[in-house]
Amino acid sequence: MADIYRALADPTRRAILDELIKREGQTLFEVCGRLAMAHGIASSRQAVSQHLAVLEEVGLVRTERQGRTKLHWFDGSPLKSIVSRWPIPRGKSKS
Amino acid sequence: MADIYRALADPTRRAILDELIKREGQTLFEVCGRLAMAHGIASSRQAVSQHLAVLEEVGLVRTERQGRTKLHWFDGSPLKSIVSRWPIPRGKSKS
DNA sequence: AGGATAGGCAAGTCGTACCTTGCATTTCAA
DNA sequence: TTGAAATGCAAGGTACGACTTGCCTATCCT
Repeated sequence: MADIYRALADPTRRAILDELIKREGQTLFEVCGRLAMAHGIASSRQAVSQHLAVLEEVGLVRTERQGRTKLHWFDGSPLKSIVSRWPIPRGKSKS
Repeated sequence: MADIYRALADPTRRAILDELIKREGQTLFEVCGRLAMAHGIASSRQAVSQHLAVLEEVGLVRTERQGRTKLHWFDGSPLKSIVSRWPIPRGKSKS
């Protein structure tokens, strides 16, 4: 894979990005819990771990190890390639 | 499906959007030819037709029938939902 | 009318993304 | 040092997306 568009194609991964924005530096377990709370997504720990790995691979998530935990941050820089590729009209999105 | 993120996940569909920007109101056969010329993509007519259907379903492509041909236009409006969902830093994209 | 052109529809195949299962690794705490 | 907590790794299963194949419909031209 290794493609920002494919990374964004999964709804669970998009929800993960949403949660990482609400609170920075979350651990894997924190993300799991918040997914269940705010989105009703009951993904297993391994599933979320793999999603985070995909997001990290394309640069949408940056990580830092602290002891036995791993903290995750959202990084929107890769999204710039989407914005610059196609013309986007101004104004509010209708949805 | 019916999801702009899934629609953008396919490289061929992204190339189709690129070509529709270069020249507006293209027919199915024009898109096929330009994909082969500019991107080296040798997709069959049916494959391109299905891709266009997906893009139209999510609003990234608008169409208009003219006799026995069907013309296609790019519409970037749905992309606004991506921009407004996550914070995107300013500046040029690194890639 | 008849052929040719442009496109649509539907069933089937195949690859792969997503998830699970099980176990291994690293770190902290008593 | 022993157990528990947080995460990593790898193989297997399953479902869905992308493509093909075959045939059908609609429109234009002579």
